Amino acid sequence: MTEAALESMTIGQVANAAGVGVETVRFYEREGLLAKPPRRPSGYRQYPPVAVRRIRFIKRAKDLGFTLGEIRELLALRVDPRTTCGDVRDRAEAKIADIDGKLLALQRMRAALVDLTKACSGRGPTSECPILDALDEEEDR
Amino acid sequence: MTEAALESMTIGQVANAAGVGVETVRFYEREGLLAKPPRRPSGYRQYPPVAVRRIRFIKRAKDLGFTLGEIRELLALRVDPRTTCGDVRDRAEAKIADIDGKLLALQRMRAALVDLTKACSGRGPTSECPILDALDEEEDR
DNA sequence: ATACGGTCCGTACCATACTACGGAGTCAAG
DNA sequence: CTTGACTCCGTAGTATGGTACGGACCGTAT
Repeated sequence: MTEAALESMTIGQVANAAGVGVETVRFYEREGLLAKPPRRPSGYRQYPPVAVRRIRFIKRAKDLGFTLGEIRELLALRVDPRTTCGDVRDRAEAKIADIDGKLLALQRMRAALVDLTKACSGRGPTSECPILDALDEEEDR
Repeated sequence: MTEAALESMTIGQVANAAGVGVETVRFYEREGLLAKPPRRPSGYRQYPPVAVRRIRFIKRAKDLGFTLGEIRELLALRVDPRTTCGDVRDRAEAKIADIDGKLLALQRMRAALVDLTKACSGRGPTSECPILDALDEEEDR
C-alpha cells in the first residue's frame, strides 16, 4: 500500500478516497459526470487526484437535492466560458423552488395523517377504524 | 355507453371511474393490491362496483405518501380480524415520522442553497462562482 | 513463480410505479 | 355481418441511481 496522491490513482484508490464504490465511479463515467481518464497500456484507468474532488462535488450536490442530470449541467456550466455565475444561481433558485413544492406537499400529507390519527382511539377492530374509513370514503375532500 | 354500476363492470369502466388507466388496474392486480375478479367465459374481467372504491383508496393512500407496499399492508390489516385500529394508527404514525425526516432533510437542503445563493452576486464567470466553489471545496461542513 | 487482490468489460439486476406494445380474440352498435 | 372499440396476455421499456456478476487479465509481494 504505497500511499501517494502525487501522480495518478487507480479506480479503487479514487473510489475509496471519495467514499463511493468502484462501480459508482465507472457509472459516473458512463453517465458523463466524470471525464474519461487516460489508461495505462493494460487498460487500467489512471486518475489524477482531482478526480476525487469531482466525485465529492457530485456527492455534495446530491446532498443538496440535485439529480445527476442537474449535476451534469452544473459541471457543464463550470466548463463553458460563456456562462456566468448567474446561470448557476438560477439553477440553485430553481432547486429551492422545487424543494418548496416538496415541502408543501409533505406538510399537507402530514397534516392529513395527523388529523386521521387524532380521530383514532387505537382500540376496536379495523372494521371500525376511522383511518381506513377515511381512505375508503366515496365522496371525500 | 350504457352506464349502470349495478352488476359488473369491465376493466375499462372501472379504470375510468377510478381515474386510472386500464394498465394500472391490471398492474395493481398483479401486485396484489386488487383482488382477482371473476371472469366471463371470454376471459374478460368482471368487476363489482366496489373495485372502483378500492382503487380510490389506493390513490388516497398514495397521496398521503404511502408506497404500494405499505398500502398492501394496510389493506391486509383491514381484512385480518385479529388486527385492531391501533395497528393502523401505528402505521400512520410511522409514516408521520417518516415525513418528518424528509421535511427535516429538505429544510436543511433549502437552507444550504439559500446560503449559497446569497453569497452569489450573479455576475462574473462561473470560474469565480461561490456556489460552485462551495461544492468544490476540499474540506467542508 | 505463483498466489491474491485489483481491474477490465458488458450485461443484468434492485426498487418504485407505471406505461407501452403486439397480435389475437371479443363485444356491441349499426 | 361487419366494423371499430375493447380486452386478453406476456414481455419490455421508462426514469433514477446505482449494485452485482462472471470470466479474463494485470500487478505486485513473497
